[in-house]
Amino acid sequence: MFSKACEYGIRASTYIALKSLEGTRVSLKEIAEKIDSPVAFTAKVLQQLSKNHIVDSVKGASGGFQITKANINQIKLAQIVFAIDGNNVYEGCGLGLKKCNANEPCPVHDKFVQIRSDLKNMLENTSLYDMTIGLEEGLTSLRR
Amino acid sequence: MFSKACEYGIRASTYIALKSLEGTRVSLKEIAEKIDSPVAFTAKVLQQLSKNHIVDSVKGASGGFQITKANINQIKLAQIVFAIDGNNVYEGCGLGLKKCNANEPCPVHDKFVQIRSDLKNMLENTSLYDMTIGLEEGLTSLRR
DNA sequence: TATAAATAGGACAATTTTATCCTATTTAAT
DNA sequence: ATTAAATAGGATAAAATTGTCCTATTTATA
Repeated sequence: MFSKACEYGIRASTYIALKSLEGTRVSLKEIAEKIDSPVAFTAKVLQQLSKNHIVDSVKGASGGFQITKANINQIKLAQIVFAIDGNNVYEGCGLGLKKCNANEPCPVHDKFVQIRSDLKNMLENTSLYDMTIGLEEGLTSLRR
Repeated sequence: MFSKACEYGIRASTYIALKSLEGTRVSLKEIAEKIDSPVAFTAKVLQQLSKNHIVDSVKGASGGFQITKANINQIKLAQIVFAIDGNNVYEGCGLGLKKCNANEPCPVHDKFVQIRSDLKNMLENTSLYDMTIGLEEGLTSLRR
């Protein structure tokens, strides 16, 4: 569904949000440990998220990544997915046609439109804060 | 959503079904032309579909690919997707976790279960025959 | 029986995605 | 000022996916 980069991006952002709610900034190393992802690759993903103003990065000693509380509530999964995978997830044809639309549809166009629309809705209505609920109590997990 | 191989597989199977309904067997070359796919790569995909008894292949002069009328009605997209991409589409965790399930879910487990379930239902309820409806009249397309 | 047309399949190549490594830069703290 | 801890970013490598090429095999037909 999503690229590995995007999966790491969502998990990383969620972990950063969780710790930011507790008021602490987190290092790349800690993030990668907690979401069980390759450190250097995760660094690239975080760079991209930082450029897209989804996470804030602070350089230097005691630096790290954080997300403002306002953004934890405002940023939706859709923005993270778009920043990393673009809008192909929502718009690409299920059968790989370049010009698939209501005028010249593939045989499953309408059905895919429905599925993708549901996915889009879900991603547009799930905030980073929503993602953190359940994590502290161990009801949900970002690794394994 | 699907791999390129899978996209070609669905388009190829659909075209074969369409021609089989007309009673004609089709060659790899014709298939690749009609679905706008790379010939040799499509050959590999068709081999796989043949091994999985989704299409019938006939070797030798005047050979080609075909699907029995019974199978055109019975074979669902889900079987094609499974033959090529496995069940990752249905079962894989949206955030890439290996052990994501109701017991130890990722933060979006339930929401993804819903989306994937809808996708699965759609694929399990769409037959190759369904795919061919609209193609003859040019209402739907397998290329561009 | 020879030939031509077709799929089967192995080997390889190109591309994309994923992942690593190293150096530069920034910044807090000593 | 130095040092250590941290992100930024370029270069490269590894792996997976996508795509190509060539030969073998099969089979209808002349």
